[in-house]
Formats: sequence, C-alpha cells, structure tokens
Amino acid sequence: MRSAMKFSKIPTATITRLSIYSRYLEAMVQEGVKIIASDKLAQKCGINPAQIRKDLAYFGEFGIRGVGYFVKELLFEIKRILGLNKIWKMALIGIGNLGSALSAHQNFIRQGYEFVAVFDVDPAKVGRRLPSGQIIHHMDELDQVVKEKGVEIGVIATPAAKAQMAALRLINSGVKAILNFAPIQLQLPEGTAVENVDFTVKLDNLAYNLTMAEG
Amino acid sequence: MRSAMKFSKIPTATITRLSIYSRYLEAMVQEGVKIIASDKLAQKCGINPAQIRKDLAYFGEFGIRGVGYFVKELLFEIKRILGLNKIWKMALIGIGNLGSALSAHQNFIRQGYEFVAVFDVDPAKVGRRLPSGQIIHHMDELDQVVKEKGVEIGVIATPAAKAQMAALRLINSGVKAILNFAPIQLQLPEGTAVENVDFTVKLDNLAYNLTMAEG
DNA sequence: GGAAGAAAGCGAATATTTTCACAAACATAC
DNA sequence: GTATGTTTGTGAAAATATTCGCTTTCTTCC
Repeated sequence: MRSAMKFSKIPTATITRLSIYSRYLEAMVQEGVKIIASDKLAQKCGINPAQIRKDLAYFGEFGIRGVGYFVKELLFEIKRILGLNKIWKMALIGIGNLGSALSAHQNFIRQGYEFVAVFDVDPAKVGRRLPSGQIIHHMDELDQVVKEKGVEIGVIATPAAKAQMAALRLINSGVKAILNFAPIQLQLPEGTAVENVDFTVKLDNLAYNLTMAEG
Repeated sequence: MRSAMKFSKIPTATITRLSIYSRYLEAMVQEGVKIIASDKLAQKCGINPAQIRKDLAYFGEFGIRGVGYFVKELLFEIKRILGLNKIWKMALIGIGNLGSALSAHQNFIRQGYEFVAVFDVDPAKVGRRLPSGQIIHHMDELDQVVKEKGVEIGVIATPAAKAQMAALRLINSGVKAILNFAPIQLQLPEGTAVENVDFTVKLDNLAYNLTMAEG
C-alpha cells in the first residue's frame, strides 16, 4: 500500500488490476484465444470495462477500436509495465510453517519470482536443507548473502515480534522491496516498497460481513 | 473486496483499519497501557489520526475529548463491531503446502477463528491426520460435515483450477463467507462475502515499484 | 466504396475516501 | 470556578477513484 514513488499518479489499485488482467490473459494464451474485448475481460475479472480501458490508458494505447486487444500483445505489454520481463530474486526470512510452504510454492518461478536464499535464527534449522534443496542460512549472514546473490525482494514470514527487525536488516543490506506476511505495520524509511499479506485482517472483514448480514 | 451488503455505507477500508487498530490495542492491553489518543495510535498504524476518528465515528462515540480512548473499552467495542466476540468456525479446503501451514497456524484460535474441519480429494491424504490432530475428510463429505459442525467460513487453499468448484460447494452447503488463497477471481452469487489473499498480486506491485524507481 | 456495427479512447460527471480545520467537551491547575 | 491545555467529533474541502457517454477508428458486409 505504501510506497514512496515520486512522480507516479497511477493508483495502486490500477497496478493490482493489471496483475489480475495478466493472469487471465495468460490463461487465454494457453487456451488459444487471440483477441479479447474489454467487456469480456471485465466480466472475467468482475470489473467495469471502462475501468480496464482507463487502467491501460495510463500507459498507452494497446487496443484496436472496433476490434479489441490482441491477447498476446496485451499480455506482453502489461508484463513489461509491471516489470515481469525478468526473474526477480527474493530472500525468505523465517522458515516456520508458512515460510516452508512459501519456499515450496511452485508458482513463484512460473510467475517470474525466485527464492535465491532462505534464512532463520533457530539453531535447529540453520544449516539444514529445505525439500527444495535450499540451505537455511543464519540471519547473521543476511548482509553477505543478499549482496552475493543480488536479492531484490525480501519476504518476511517470521513471527510478528521479529518482523520489524528482519525488515530493517533487509533494508540495510540494500533491499528495496518487502513482502510482509507478519501481522504488523512495518515502519520503514522512505523509498522502500512494502506490501502486506494479512489474512487475519481479511478474516476480520468476513466476520464483520457475516455479523452485519445477520443484524 | 467484493461483498454484497445492502445498507452498509461503511468503506471496506474502514473495516480493514478497525482490524489493524484492534491488533495494536491488543498489544497495549498486554503492555498495561490504559489510555491512548488517536494521534498515538495513528502513528503506530501509519495512518492519519483524523482517519481513525472518522472510522470510529461510523459506529458511535468511544472517546473522551481532551483525554483519548480507554484502551480496553475501545478494543472491546471494535471487537464487538467486527463480530469478534465469538469463535468463528472455519473449514479448510486443500491440504497442500499452504493448507498444511494454515492448519498449523496457532494465531487463528487466539484471534477468534478455528478450523473445525479440513478437506482434500487426494486419496493419499484423505483419512490421515494432520499434526494438529484433524482428520482429513474427502470433499464428498463436505455438505454433511459443514452442516454437522456448523461451518461459517470456508478457506480455500486448493490449486487455482479447483478453487471455483470448491467455493461453489461451500456455498451450496450454506457457507456465506470465503477466504480465498487461490489466484483466481471467484464468481459467486450475491450475498456471499469473499476475501482474496493473493500474494502474487502483491509481488507484482513490488516488481512495478522497483521497476519504476529505477526508470 | 459507402453504410452499419463494434469497441477502444477519453473528457466530463459521479462517487468515494481522505484530510483539514475548528467547535465542543473534558481535565487539571491555580 | 475560571482559565488553559488537550483531544475528540464532525462538517466541509480536497484528493482519488470509478463510471458514463460520446467520439473516433477500425472491420465487415452489401
């Protein structure tokens, strides 16, 4: 939610939607669909068609009037916009239940993301190998490994109490972007991009909706 | 994001923030803090103080002018608003890496949520017990178990291709709220509350930010 | 090649959300 | 009990985001 971009007047929501569009376009490429209209894509995504056109308009003109969008071409452009024409190198901090699951997640690499290093502080874990083959490093090696391997994104899957510290260490090692699974609002310097994945908050939203629905 | 409430003019963002406030108030109760002002809480949460007061104003007056808010009292009220004065019963669908991690997650119960049943379709998994002690049911038993145990929230941790079907089955069994971890936009009838936990989308946001920051 | 139909692009209108700024209310000190 | 200092609650303003409706551009069919 909170990034420190200077000149972008582009809503975060737009970027989020571009990501969703790309997901469906990817599926369409698989299915051999050549051309898609904003109306159709909108229906798939559960979004207003004008919204899609407006989102794309921030970045250029990618469609043909009277026709629609070439699926492959649009996908390519969106991926270029999002910066997905490369593999992003990630470090994973915290090898508990969630961290292990993330490290085993097959979709990352297909999506353009890769864990190049994993860390924990538990002596029982450090030095062991994950099923994926990764060696678990101690946090003390963070700075060195981050620099060696060129980590660009830090993924925090530690307990809440350790998350802030882990984030700061990542930042100090030069990492500029953090995906935070810990249920805490990280306090980080300007210029750092942070995204929170917070399912307890989502559950609370559901609880609220259910409670309201009943009265 | 998409729920089907009729009369609520209350922003989803407000509910999300209430959830975040409650988290910090909880911590303050632990620390023995008695009173908190919107300014202080705002700082903790990285939010504008007026925002906090406005969020609360949707539901009533909980503070004392010139003083602030009684931490315990405010926490109680927020929990009441969110519907967290009970334990919500959840079913988990899909016992892969992520599903296993979720089933083992200790914070749920502390937060007021509990898995009362878990499901998969893999014959190698059905009938076995999770480390938590839960027996893995086959999806064919979903309807029966959901009704027996009074499941209120369905948590979907299946592959994307199975998610829509799983969601529909949950709905047909009477479940009104779904927490969806699959990277897909579920198409569900009005009156169903859906929240998506979608970290690939979050990663794409980070990738975009990093890409922009460089030029 | 002209007419009809379709769908993108885009400025304007609407709706929503956030922030501001200040009056009202309470506590404390003298 | 009055003055002073706080901090809430809130209407109004500002900022953002979404949707509409129309114009433009392209395709296809006669």
